[in-house]
Amino acid sequence: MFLKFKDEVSSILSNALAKAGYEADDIALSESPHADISSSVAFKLAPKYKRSPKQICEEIYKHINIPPDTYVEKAEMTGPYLNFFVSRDFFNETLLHVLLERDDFGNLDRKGKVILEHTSANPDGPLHIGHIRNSVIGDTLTRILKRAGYEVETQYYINDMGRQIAVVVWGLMNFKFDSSKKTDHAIAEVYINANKSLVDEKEHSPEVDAIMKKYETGDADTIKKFKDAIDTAMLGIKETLTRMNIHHDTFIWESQFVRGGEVDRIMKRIRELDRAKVQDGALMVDLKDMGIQKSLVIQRSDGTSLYTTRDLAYHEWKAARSDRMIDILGADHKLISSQLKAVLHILGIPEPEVVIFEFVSLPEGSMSTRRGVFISADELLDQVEKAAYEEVNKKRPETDEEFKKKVAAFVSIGAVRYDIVRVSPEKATTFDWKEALDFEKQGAPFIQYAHARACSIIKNAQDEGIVYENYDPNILVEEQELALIKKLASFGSSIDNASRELKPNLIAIYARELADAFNQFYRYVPVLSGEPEFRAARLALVDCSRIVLANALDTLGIVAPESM
RNA sequence: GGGCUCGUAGUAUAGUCCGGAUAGUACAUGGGCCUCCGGAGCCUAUGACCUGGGUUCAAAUCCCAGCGAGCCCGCCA
Repeated sequence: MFLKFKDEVSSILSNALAKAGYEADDIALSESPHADISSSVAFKLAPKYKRSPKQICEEIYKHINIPPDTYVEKAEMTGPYLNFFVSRDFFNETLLHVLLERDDFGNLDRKGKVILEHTSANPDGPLHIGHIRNSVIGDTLTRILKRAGYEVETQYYINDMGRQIAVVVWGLMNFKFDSSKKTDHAIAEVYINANKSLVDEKEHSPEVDAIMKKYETGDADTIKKFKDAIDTAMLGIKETLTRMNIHHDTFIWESQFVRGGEVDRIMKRIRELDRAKVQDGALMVDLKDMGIQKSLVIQRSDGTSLYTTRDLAYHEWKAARSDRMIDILGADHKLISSQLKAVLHILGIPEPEVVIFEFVSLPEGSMSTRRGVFISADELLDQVEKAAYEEVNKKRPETDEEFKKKVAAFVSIGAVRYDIVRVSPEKATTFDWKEALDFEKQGAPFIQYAHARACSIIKNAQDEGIVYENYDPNILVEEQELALIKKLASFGSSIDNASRELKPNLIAIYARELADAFNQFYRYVPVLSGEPEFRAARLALVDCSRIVLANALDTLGIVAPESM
């Protein structure tokens, strides 16, 4: 709705500019506290036409002609600014559209197939609190892109050819596997022990090398060992992801590109490039002209491939199966991903869009699965769930055990997801238990609560036999009502921005602002307890709020509860 | 040493790409608000753009130089 309003303003303003004899490549529209949308074009034109912004603004203003049947009510001139305001139709039709489109309200109609890769943590232990920043950003972006209209396939790239997996396999042959533990945690224990042992007793290192070699050459017994180890770890990882409401459509094993010949083919293509050089028997590409000083090694002197080479093959494969590729990667992949993009570019293969997120560290420093220094996602979720349970127990002591557990589960998942997604990916964060367990913050529970409150009002209305089928939207004129409707109307615009800029935190902000607007409306405007003539329209507004709150929460992968 | 990213109230952050009208929000701190649809709520006060230059009619935003933090710079992944 807001997008349509913006388009209308845009064409009205462009026409006025043309009639006034001005040419502007940017009409400088922006949201503003002074209007529903405002323009500062006059400033932009001032130097070019050597007149004061105020003077220019007046001339444009004189030529503004607002056609009937638009969402634009009026334009005003305030100093050198042009302010535009929405019309009554805008409010009325927003409600109409929400009630008509329901779950689909806010969806856009972009087209195309997107392959989005996220999480892709090495299967050598459980996901930790750094990994799930990747998962939550990736999953939320997936939901945003789906609402924007794209067909999205999510992929988890399993690095099964790395040394760390060979260490796990070696560890499983030499250390006890604790089957009483969750499988990924048991794998981590073996991995940590194996690493310790490999540091202390260097003579075992060749055994790991031998295992790796056997896997690469396709030894059937070794392949089985790798598969078992990885499946064991992935079982636990998937369990954690499912708990967090995160799903991957496909799991791609790195080794498939070696065995399938794609890696050899891409190495051959690179070898034929002018910029390729062989140094000490290793194949390298020079990327200096692309702003990257370091040459990239494509093939080892012993003829085997490297991680990056296999990743190149993977991306070539993805490019053939999608219109758009998006990778969610940690900050440690900045250089490698720009090298990857550069090589793909040289080869004429479409490049992925890379979303980089900065590290989550512990107060004592960075995390490491290998050293056993990390807080697992499971531990975080368990602790938060426990705190959430205590909270429900305090606030709803009269409810039964099953209810409390259910609420604790969705509140904790919501709190963790929201806490991660609300911060821009480019900010590095330090994990803090006290903060993670604090429910006083205006986070997911706040939004879920607003939704539950809306549901409660609707339920009360049903019990009292109040319906809104023939509501008159024109009587919604209170400041809080109008502010709330405007917020509802802008959901699509938030999806548009978030999907365009790949910024999931915009939806987190939107959801919070919507809950805010709803709470203020609730506080000031009586729905069922007010004058009967207002009931129907206000009830309709509550239902619309409920729908859009649910849509926003769904986009964040958070449960929208009827009661909590 | 080189490269990339970040620096906004006591704390956590939005805004920065694309410069514009009183820098938005939460927690914490101080005041208020339930005979009333769910108080996990609402209202209100205090408080911030790392430093120094530059560009501009206008800088949190762009440029340069510092300072501080994180990440990367391996024939690892």
